[in-house]
Amino acid sequence: MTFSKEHSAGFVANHMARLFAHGLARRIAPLGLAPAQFMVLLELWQEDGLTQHDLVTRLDVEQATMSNTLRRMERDGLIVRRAHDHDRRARRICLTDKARALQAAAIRAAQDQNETALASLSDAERAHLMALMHKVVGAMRRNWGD
Amino acid sequence: MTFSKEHSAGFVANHMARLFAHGLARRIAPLGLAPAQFMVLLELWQEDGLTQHDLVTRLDVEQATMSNTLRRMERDGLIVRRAHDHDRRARRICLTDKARALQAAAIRAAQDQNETALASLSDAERAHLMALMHKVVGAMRRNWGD
DNA sequence: GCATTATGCATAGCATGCTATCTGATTCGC
DNA sequence: GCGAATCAGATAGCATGCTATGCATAATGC
Repeated sequence: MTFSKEHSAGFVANHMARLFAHGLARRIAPLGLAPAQFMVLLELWQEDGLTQHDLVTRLDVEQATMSNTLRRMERDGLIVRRAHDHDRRARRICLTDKARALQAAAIRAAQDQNETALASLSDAERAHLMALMHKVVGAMRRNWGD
Repeated sequence: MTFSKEHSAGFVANHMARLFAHGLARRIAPLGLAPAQFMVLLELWQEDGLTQHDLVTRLDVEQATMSNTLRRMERDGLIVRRAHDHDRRARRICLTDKARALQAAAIRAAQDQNETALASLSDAERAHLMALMHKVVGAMRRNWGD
């Protein structure tokens, strides 16, 4: 029955992610954004007019989660949904001017948060941390049904 | 405007934590437990009769979050609340037999999840990852008001 | 000793994540 | 070409996290 939360990767990962989310939330709240909305905007700033399914695939969240996030973003005037050319089931998610105007400030806020979090790490340590986290993510995504 | 989510520590940390939580949730669901409840049990298995405030401090979540988690745990018969000896505001959170009986299986499930996640990492890499994550957690906790 | 302040906890309201299930549109198999 | 399977999306219901508030009890300060 030896289980120390401090030595549990899952526990520490959860703690770290909560602190990241909290820091980002605080920084982008003045822009009227929440963390999940920022992630959606990151994709749309790169390529506008994606479908909900595209966003689900790129951000690796469940479709229902994305549906709810998009509903809040539409409510807040960050996106509009337009008809899809070839598929009447799907809709293209399009940025509003308001959302486009937030890009620079929001990205600055996120970079700020990352910088604060990683301040005590050398460049080599940062690279190593990223590589290890990607490896762990890869292992868990591969072992989906296990 | 160069911001790649794959190179953002916060994004990858969030993704990793979601995968950890999902894997743990799947493994402990048969025991009737959810991840946050498991974390509370970890503390109570170590020291029964803690107050809500003790748990808030040890698990670093907000008091309101803990209050809600404990309400669900009481509903599910995992804990009971007893009067505190010296402070009539506080209540001691005590394990039920049901909760005590889950310890071995739940800890096994969590170790299983950690093992799956870290399978592709050497012992040295695991140690390094833990050290780096602790460092990042420490930096963000110190920079509370920043 | 009594008013002020601090502490322990509960509740309301919200965002984000999940599973399960439903509808409507498209595609496949025959 | 038509029924079955699949796919895009919405919705319901729940757990976990947060902030902001309110209430009751303790502790402090004068």
